[in-house]
Amino acid sequence: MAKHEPDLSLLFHALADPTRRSILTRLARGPAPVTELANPTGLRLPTVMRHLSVLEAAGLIATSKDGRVRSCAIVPEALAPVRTWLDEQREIWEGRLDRMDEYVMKLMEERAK
Amino acid sequence: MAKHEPDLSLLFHALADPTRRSILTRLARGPAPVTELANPTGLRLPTVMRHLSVLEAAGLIATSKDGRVRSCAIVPEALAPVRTWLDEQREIWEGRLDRMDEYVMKLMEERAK
DNA sequence: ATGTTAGTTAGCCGCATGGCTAAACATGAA
DNA sequence: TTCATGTTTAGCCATGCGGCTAACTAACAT
Repeated sequence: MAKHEPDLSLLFHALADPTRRSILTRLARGPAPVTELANPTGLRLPTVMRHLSVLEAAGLIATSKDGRVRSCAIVPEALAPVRTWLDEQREIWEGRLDRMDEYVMKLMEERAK
Repeated sequence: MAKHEPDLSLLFHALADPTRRSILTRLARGPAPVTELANPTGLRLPTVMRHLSVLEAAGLIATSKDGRVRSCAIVPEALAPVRTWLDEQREIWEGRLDRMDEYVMKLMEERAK
């Protein structure tokens, strides 16, 4: 399925990992350098680096280097497409419920005749 | 990172694939048998089956067999944890903004002395 | 009973992912 | 300059993923 929203796939994939989610949650409280992010994970730095680049590729975080320390910060708008997708999904589903209501109504009218 | 929410990982991972998302969108309009779901994807049945089991494992769809045809239906509540996580995330972020406001206020008070 | 249709299972293939170590940079401190 | 610190790069390994074919089962239709 060649799809038009690679963003969504990147986003969902980035969010699918507990380590990455915990990094995000940590970052939601404020920017932090790489090593500080690595500490609570118990993982080695290169591993954490890769998680960070996945997050950055998905647009969920932004990083900048000051001296020799790289600071990471969350990009809160990045979650918008996810939210939008969820809303669309719910809308379609509710549309379906509405149509089901109509259908039931029609049935009841039929029966009332 | 041993995490306490395997659901979230399963959910996000299930949603990370365009084929699976399109199947979900299709199902949001009403239940459908496997072959009907497979048709628009251009993929072989076993492949689609695997996608379906990923979706089912994540609790996003439910299936039932009637005769020799298996009908798949969406489970709309399944997206709730995702929505909840997004909301929590946003809350933390906004909390951070609030604290930043406080901080700025404090700074201004200091300066006013 | 025989064929057709709808799923299912088994197993192969290539690539991506998530972990690691070891070695290389780059910068700030002594 | 030399050393310590904070990444960064390269490369290895096992596992998992997404695609396939081929072969098997389970209903329904003739």
